[in-house]
This record gives sequence, structure tokens and C-alpha cells, in this order.
Amino acid sequence: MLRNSAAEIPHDCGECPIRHRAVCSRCEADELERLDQIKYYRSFQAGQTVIWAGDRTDFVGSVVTGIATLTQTMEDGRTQMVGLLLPSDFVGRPGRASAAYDVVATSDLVMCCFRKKPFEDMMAATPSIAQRLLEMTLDELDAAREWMLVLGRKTAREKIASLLSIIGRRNASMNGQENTRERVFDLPLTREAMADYLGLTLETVSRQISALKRDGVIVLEGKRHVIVPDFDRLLIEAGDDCDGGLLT
Amino acid sequence: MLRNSAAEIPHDCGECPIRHRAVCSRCEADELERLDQIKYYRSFQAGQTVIWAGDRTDFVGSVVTGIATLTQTMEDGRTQMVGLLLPSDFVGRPGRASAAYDVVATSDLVMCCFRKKPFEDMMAATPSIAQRLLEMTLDELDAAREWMLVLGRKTAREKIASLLSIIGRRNASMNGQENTRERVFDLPLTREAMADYLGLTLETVSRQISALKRDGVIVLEGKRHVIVPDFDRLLIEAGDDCDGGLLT
DNA sequence: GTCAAACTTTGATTCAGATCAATGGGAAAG
DNA sequence: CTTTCCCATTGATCTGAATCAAAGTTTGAC
Repeated sequence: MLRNSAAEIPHDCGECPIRHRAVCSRCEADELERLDQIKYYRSFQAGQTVIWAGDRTDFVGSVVTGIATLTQTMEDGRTQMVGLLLPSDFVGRPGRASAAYDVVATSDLVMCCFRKKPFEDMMAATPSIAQRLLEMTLDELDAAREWMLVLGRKTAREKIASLLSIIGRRNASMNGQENTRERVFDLPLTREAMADYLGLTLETVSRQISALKRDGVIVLEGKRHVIVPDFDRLLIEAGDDCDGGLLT
Repeated sequence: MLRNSAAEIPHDCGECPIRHRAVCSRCEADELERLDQIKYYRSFQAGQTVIWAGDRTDFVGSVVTGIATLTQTMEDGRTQMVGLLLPSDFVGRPGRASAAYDVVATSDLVMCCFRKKPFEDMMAATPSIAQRLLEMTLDELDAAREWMLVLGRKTAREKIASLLSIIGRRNASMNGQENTRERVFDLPLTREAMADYLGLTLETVSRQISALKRDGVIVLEGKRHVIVPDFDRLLIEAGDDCDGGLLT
């Protein structure tokens, strides 16, 4: 059963953990105040579907804490993940009536939602929101295009190494532990979810993770806790340029 | 040798073939006039590289006529196309100093370019441009995500059928011949370019096109001219919903 | 007209990853 | 403590697409 824990959630934008990265990050105090009037928090449990593809949606919003996935499914059941939503990522498309993809909570999840119509109105009147959303959308487009290279041209081993390096990188940028040779993080995804992300089967994911472990590229503690002794080595395994690719 | 045929290009926005679809489509007369002052046309011959990945770029712009591709290349030479640029599509990213991808003219190409700094300034001051660019970027993101499903989960035959259906659809929407059972168009890409788009080899592309021809899904006249007797049949071969997917 | 270059098709063989099939934990429920 | 369920690993086999190889076709240059 759904237990809505909105009461435990901080409602003050000043203390919001994604205040400086989300769609509202460029808002002034008065703009935040107006956003505050149309916002509300929603909690989801791990495994819950947040939005069904094709459904009408009456809200957009930001991931505050937790992780969600954006997934596309074919009639015969084949599925492809098309986005991984981490804290501060935006969900929904202003100007569109129905959802294009399934959104599923991978961990327990808290979202800061805005009623759609008021948000659209506010966006039209508030350049700082529209500008930030454009910037975030362009970043997502770049990520999607990098992912197209992974899906289209990389081997299974390179795909796994690519996914690990992306998670390792995003994790480091949140903890401020960049530029360290060793990196440690938890995998937020099951083997099956990784397979859906990478266009592989879960068996192949498992085999390639075992292979990377055997070759000393990674060390596993349990199923989810990953230690990368030499991050550059991982990037080489991913087929990436060592300098970390295109983003600056 | 490069022959710049700018003299033959219409400079009047009122007669521009992409006036109603490009990034400037929502501009008023006075805004167009200001854009006019920072715009210039450039022509490229088929095969010419418009922008090299990593290069500093001092312009952004729109494809006016012709077709270009957006391509990513790994050190060992594997390449993946990550975008197909048709008339009205936008090239370049405001706010970024260097190009992330190679842009190559697939046919003879005319672009309407804006010097970057003035364009960025104007975007900040002109909501109609920023709004339209956001809309176009969201559309591209949707297209990229649909492509991720194609790359990650579809078979070679489905990939070819998907590409043909996308070209057939975009072509129909430009000629206003929607809703016809039969559709006719020219392939704007070589077999190799199709392979780069689909994450296949050119041999597999050739084989699957031959197979679709043998099975009567398509009729070929020459190498490039395609007749699709029953477009719904093609969509089924592509593994898509017959209703044409998510866009409305 | 011949020739060269670029593009395309088709065939034979190989191989990476899918599929089919057990087996192995670990955590929560009883 | 045992059972159950979910997730993960590992093995055996199969197959779709890659790779290697050779012609065929079209176009434009000379």
C-alpha cells in the first residue's frame, strides 16, 4: 500500500537539496515564492510506477531524492530505458498533454511537483525558468546522443564499463570527490535494469560484470557496492577518451 | 574546390522556405529585422564537413535546404550517427564554446547562420526565440529517445523498416501527403550512412533492404527511389504501433 | 568510347551475445 | 529455523549480424 510521507518532507525551498541544480535554480526569492504556491511533494516507493506512458498528466516536476527510470516498451514486451532520472532532473514536458514514457521509481522517491497549467503560465512569464529548462534539456539531449553511441557501436564489455563510468562520474560530481584515482559507489540499478539501459540481456550484464571483476577493473562488495581502483582504466575499458569526453 | 553560391540564395526572410518551422518561426517583423542583421548564408557541397567535433564554433544556424548528419566517432574509427538534420533543423548549442559532434553535409546544403554571441544576446532578450528553441530541443530529445529503442532493441530488419518509416513520415509531412496508403520518396542516405544511423554494417543494410524488397514491403527504382505500397505494413515491420507512435 | 572511383549486392564463414536451463545466495515472512 | 521469493551467477547451445571476400552497377572523367 502507498504510504504518503509528505509530512516528513521539508517544504522550504531554502533547505531543498536540489535548490541549486533544478529547474528553479535561477529563480529569485519572489519567483520561488510564486513557485511555492503551485508546488506539492509526492513520495513513491521503490518499484512504483510514477507515470504510465500514454496517460494524461497534470503535473511536471523535479526529482528531489531517489532514482527513477524513463522506459519505452514495445508491444511484444521488449523494453529500452531511455533516461535515468537522478535528483534535480526534470520530469514531464510542458506543452504536452500525455506522457511519452513510463516513469518508474527505482528507489524510494520524492518529487517536487508543479501543477502543469500554472507551471506553463509561469514559464511563459519567467525567463529564468525557461532558460534553465532549455539548458537542462540540451544537457539531456547530449546525454541521449552519447548513449546512442553506446547502444549502437559498443561491445557488451564497453557498455558495462560505460554505465559504471557514468554512474561513477555523476556520483563524484555530487560528492565533490572528483579527480581521485579510486572511486567508490553503489549501483542504483538491478542487473535487469542495467540490461534495459544497455540493450543487453541480464545474463550478459552479469557475465561482463564478472569479467571486469576477474580482470581487476572493478572490485565488488556484495552485489551492489562497487570499488573502482583506477578510474582511468575503467574509461579505457569503456572505449572513451581518457579526458572524459565532450562536456566541460 | 568550394564554390560559395551565396549570391543565388534568397536573403529575404519573407520568402524563406523554413520561415514557419525554424527557430525564428515565432518572431515578429521587428525581431526578424534584428535577426537579419546578424545572419548570413553559407553553402556546402555534398560530402563537405560543416563543423568538426571539438572545434571552436562562432556560429549557430538553421538548415535551409539539403541534408546534414550529426556524427560521433570513437578513436578506433567506429562511428554512430546521432542526428539527421533536415531543413529547419537547428545546428549548434548556444552557450557552448566548442562543437560536440561532426556535422557533415550529405547533400548540397544551404545554412542560415547567426554569429553566436549576438544570437545568444538576442535569445536572452527575445522570449519567442528561446521558446521555439526549447520546443525544438524537446522534439529532438523525443526523437533521440525513440532512436535509442531502435538501436537497443530492434532487429536489423526492424531497424531498416524504422528508418524508412521515419523518412517516409517526415517526407509526407513536408509535402502534405499524409494519410495515403502508398508513399513514395528518395533515400537521402547511402547504405553506409544508413548503417551508421542504425548501428549496423553496410552489408547488413543492403541485405535487409533486399529482403524487404523480396517480401514486397517496398519497391525500389534504382538504388535510392523507394515506393512503399502499404505504409501500415511498413510500420508493422518496424515493430511500431500502427497508430504512429507517441507524437500528436 | 574506355577507365576509374564510389557505391551496392551477394556469398561464405565466424563470433558475440541471445536463449535456454540450472544453480546459488540473501532478505523478509512465517 | 525453514520457506519463499527475488535477484544474480554460471554453463551449454544457438543464431543474427559481423567479418572477410568477390562481383556487379552507376557515374563521371578523360
